[in-house]
Amino acid sequence: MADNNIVCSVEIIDREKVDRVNAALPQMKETSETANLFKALADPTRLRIVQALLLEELCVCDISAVVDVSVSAISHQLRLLRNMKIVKNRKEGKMVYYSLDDDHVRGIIETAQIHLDET
Amino acid sequence: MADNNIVCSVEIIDREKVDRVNAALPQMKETSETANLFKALADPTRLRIVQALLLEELCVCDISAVVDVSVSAISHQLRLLRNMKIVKNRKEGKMVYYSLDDDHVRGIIETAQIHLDET
DNA sequence: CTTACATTTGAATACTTGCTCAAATATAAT
DNA sequence: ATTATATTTGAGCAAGTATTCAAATGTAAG
Repeated sequence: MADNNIVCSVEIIDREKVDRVNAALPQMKETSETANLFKALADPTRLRIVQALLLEELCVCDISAVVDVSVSAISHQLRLLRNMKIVKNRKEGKMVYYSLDDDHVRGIIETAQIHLDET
Repeated sequence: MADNNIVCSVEIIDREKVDRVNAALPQMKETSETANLFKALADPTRLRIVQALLLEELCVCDISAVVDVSVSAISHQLRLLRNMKIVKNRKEGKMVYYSLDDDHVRGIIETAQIHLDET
């Protein structure tokens, strides 16, 4: 991004506007975190898992059946969702039950759905 | 997903629950589309572009300055956002001004922000 | 017509990511 | 203890992606 960008920085069209927008934008760190949250929901397998857990608590094997993806792949994705604090788990004997850890996720998904319906 | 999954399909823990969830889940096609929308917002550069356009209409060069990424890279990402109907553009002489094409995006991003603040 | 500038585009590259496979844990049942 | 079942984990591979670079458009100005 270096050179090409410096050229453009010199050639800003409307400096006032750029400064104004820059001042109003959130911190870059905040933007990255938001992007990461979207990234967690940006994969069909993961989104499907979350949509299922939106309805009911499920064990890994049943999630695999619902989403129709191998248990191993599901487990990998569940770890990612766990790290993102989107899902939590509960052990019961040999089995591990997963459920949503956060209820805002529902709102985010529903808003996205509305967007698509109206477009 | 084939073999490993078939094994697990045979070994469903709670068939009733799996059927119930399956019936309530949206169509797979719908899930994919929603995932794609999230994917568009899942990259820091693209999210930053959208956050900037949430505030004001901007030309490509000024977007490049605000986001601090080369004009070329910005242009590539703008095309993607255009294809997703998230942004639209308007020509004025040599310059091209971009703005948001959809207002639901604001809601989606704000909801995500709230999620992160409260976690 | 030539030059300058804003933007777009295609190819190449480096990086990321989702899945599979095999092996490791962990817990319950025989 | 041994076996069976549920889940996790790490390595490796194939596919996807964000950026760069060079070149192509398109438009305005000299």
